[in-house]
Amino acid sequence: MITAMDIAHETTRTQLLQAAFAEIHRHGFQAAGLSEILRDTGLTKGALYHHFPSKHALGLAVVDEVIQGWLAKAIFQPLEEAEDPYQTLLTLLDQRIHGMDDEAVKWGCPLNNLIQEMSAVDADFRDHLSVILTRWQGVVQVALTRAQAQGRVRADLDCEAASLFLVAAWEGCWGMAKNRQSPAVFRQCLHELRDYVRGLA
Amino acid sequence: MITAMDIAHETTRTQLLQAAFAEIHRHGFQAAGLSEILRDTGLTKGALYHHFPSKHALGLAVVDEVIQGWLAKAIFQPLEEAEDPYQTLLTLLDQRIHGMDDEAVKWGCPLNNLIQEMSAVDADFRDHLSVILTRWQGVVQVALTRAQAQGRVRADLDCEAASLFLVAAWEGCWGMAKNRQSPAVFRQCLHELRDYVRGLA
DNA sequence: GTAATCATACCGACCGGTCGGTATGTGTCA
DNA sequence: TGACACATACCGACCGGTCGGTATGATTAC
Repeated sequence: MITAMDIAHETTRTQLLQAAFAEIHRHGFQAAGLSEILRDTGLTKGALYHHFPSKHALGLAVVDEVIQGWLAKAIFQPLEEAEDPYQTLLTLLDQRIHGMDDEAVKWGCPLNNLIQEMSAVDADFRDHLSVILTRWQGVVQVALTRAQAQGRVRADLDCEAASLFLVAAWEGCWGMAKNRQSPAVFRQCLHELRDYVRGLA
Repeated sequence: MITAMDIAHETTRTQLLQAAFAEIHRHGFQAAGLSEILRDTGLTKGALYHHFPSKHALGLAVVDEVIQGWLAKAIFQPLEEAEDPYQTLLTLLDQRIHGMDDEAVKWGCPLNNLIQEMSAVDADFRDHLSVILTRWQGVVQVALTRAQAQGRVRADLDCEAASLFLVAAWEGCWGMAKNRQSPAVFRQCLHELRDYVRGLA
């Protein structure tokens, strides 16, 4: 049974997660300040440390729930459920090419940011991020393999290597655009990546 | 005239730059501790703040001198001086594919690390890093254009877009390998990138 | 009542930066 | 040549402020 308390619990927890995500997105995990998160939510230390035992745990929860949740809905599910995975892959790229504003480019890809910052420093973060990355690559790999079976991709393609490179290059485009602070650069970069995918046919 | 004092001055400054580079490479700029740098060098706060007005200035000096200096010697010059730029490009990729140890993969690409961490946070860092990135892309672009003139690359290639993507994907490979902490992943990833370059012919 | 939920007050550690001081060199001039 | 003035290079104690974390109190729901 879901009580009113559970709802309040969830909303408070969700508030904290969302605010923490935004703060981490802008400043990175290590430089993220709890005070900023509390200011944004209007909550206090007591609330935060009631729901999360530490800043570290809060960060991992952001990775597991907010970031992975978003990717699952925006990328993983569409690819897995697609009847034409190859076309869906191109469509997803197109969506990114066209629907990218200054704000998004400015702060970069939340996943990529954390990967660069935390992978070498904290084993827990690395593992949780690795789960997402592996999942992502796996989804793309399955999509390519299915496309291969449908004859839309050359038969001799190494789908594992290609999916690995695709995800890596994708994040690389984010980084390039982030430094230049330019959606145009991001579009140009992703456009080349789409040509690479086109070349797989 | 170079006096003994000048020599002492330069070596101390170089020591600080090298130690700062190592510390920043491992922990990022914001998380880098001056105390750690001082411990490594055996110097003190007084020495550091004699040579650099702030931690911020020290970081920018690391970018301008250490990082850019290394790239200039390892990548920019070979590409610019190459008689066969296309082959040189492939050779540089091969060198990276084979000469990459656990330690290097663990801490990631120093340039990429700083780009992700600092581009959105600090305008000075972004500008200094952007100079390097632009230079890098420019060198690759010139190399591709020359290769085009030599007939080693298809005539209809957009060298600007390709060079942009190449640098972006390159850094993306670093990020992927850093998360997996695996030189094998890096090699596999760069191998795909080399195939992309091969496809430009 | 009692357990969950959140607020308030506060602690200790750490960090970038400052500052007075010292030691060692360099240039000048008698 | 040697004494004086000054600049450079470096030391290390210290400060203000921030930050993650804790202990405890108040409120609410069941």
